[in-house]
Amino acid sequence: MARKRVRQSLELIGPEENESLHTPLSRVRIVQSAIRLLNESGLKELSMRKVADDLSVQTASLYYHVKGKEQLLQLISDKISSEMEWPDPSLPWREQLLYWGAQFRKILSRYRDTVDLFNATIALGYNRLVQIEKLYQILASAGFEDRQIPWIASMLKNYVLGLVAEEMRFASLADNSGATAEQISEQYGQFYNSLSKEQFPTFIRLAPYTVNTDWQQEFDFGLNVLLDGLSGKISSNPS
Amino acid sequence: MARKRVRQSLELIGPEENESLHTPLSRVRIVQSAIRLLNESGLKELSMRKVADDLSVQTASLYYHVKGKEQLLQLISDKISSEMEWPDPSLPWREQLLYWGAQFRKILSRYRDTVDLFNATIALGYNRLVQIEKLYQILASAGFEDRQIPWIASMLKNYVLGLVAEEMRFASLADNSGATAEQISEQYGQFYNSLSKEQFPTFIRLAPYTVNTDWQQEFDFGLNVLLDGLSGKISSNPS
DNA sequence: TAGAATAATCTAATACCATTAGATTAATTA
DNA sequence: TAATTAATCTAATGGTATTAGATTATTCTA
Repeated sequence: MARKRVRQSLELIGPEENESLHTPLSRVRIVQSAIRLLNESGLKELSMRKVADDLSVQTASLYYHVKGKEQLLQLISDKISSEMEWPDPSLPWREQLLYWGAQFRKILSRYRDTVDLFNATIALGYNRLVQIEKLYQILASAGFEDRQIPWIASMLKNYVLGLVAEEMRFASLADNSGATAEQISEQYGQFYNSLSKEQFPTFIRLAPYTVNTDWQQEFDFGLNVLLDGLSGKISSNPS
Repeated sequence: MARKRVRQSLELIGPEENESLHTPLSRVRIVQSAIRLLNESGLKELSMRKVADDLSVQTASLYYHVKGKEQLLQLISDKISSEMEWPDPSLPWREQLLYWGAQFRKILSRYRDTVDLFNATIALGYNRLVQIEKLYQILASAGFEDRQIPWIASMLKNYVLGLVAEEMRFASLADNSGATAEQISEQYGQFYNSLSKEQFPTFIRLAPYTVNTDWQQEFDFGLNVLLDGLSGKISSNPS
């Protein structure tokens, strides 16, 4: 584990192991390590201790560079946000939003437990604010009412977060139990079928669809429903 | 703290405090206590230890009645789900869904951190399954395609969860810091205004709307957007 | 270049947390 | 009444975040 390092009350004479060869600790390195650990073992497993171990450093040293775990999580979510790519503003608003949605889903899927991460932290980082700003801009230039823009942005964001959450919940179920996605589906299918057909008729009838869904198709369907609903709310028509 | 109880190596002679007067532990009592503590101090503060203390019992005793913390959370979320009231199935589908949404939001708002709770647990409890079944039934009788029904149900659920999450995040910010909602708004307004007007023009322009929103209005707006979008997806027309 | 100041890291402690094994006490059944 | 089972307890394991204060390294200044 390399964590216990004996207190040096006696000094060893000889060539000092040149510790200063180690890259010095820094906020960036901490975030990098945390993201890597996040992807390896998930958010629940991520601890200050493990980050410190990963960097061959005592836990308390992290606190010199980072305020605490909450801030570290903020920094991670902000780093992830920074990977967003943005649609061409000259495109029609609907296309821009489709592109935005696809991109957002993409960066969320790139790392593990990102949805929990985004939900657990308030968007105070620079890149997350940029994300809001740009989304607002798309909506404003589409001609939505100012008052409604934050509402709509929030809906869109929540839609993507919600879908990806379910997508990843399924994936990580498989991952944690060591089973394949098919085995998980099978397992759920059996559970659903064990339910009373009198009490859950519709649920059981639709079980095949819930147990095995095409996420891309589901994502597109929902986003289009949303955009359809939104198109009725445009007053002016600049773009 | 009443937690330390000295091991009885010497026995006191005298009238025994009749411990059997204590109501015996049970799953229901544990869930009750947990819900009360949840409402008092929030999900992050809820621990097996505190539940045990609340019931004047050792922590380990809980494990005789409950598998672990995860199951306890499941039980809580299921208990909350059981409080749902359902719309009259003879109503038009749109009205049914509006009623459903209002009810779902209502029970989520009745307790603290319910959204995190629902997101952290998989719907395996009886009442949560009933909730899905009933929602599916509404959608089926509205004439949506079978394959799309789980998708739509998921959208609707995520919409309500997302909105309530933000609503409560705001409320509990105030609650935790001991400040009033107005003070929090003020604080955020100031933060937003401190941002660069070149980099966040739209965000700053819309700050008044984000800082102080009418949640009921926002909720109705979004739900109607969703229903508008959905109305285009109905093939047959039974209800 | 020596000494002082500051930066960075470490040791050690605090105060939590969930869970489990196995002992002990209470209640019930044969 | 004795044996069995149910319910609770003690005690320990191994984990968590965070902080105070000591220690080591580095940088700056006289």
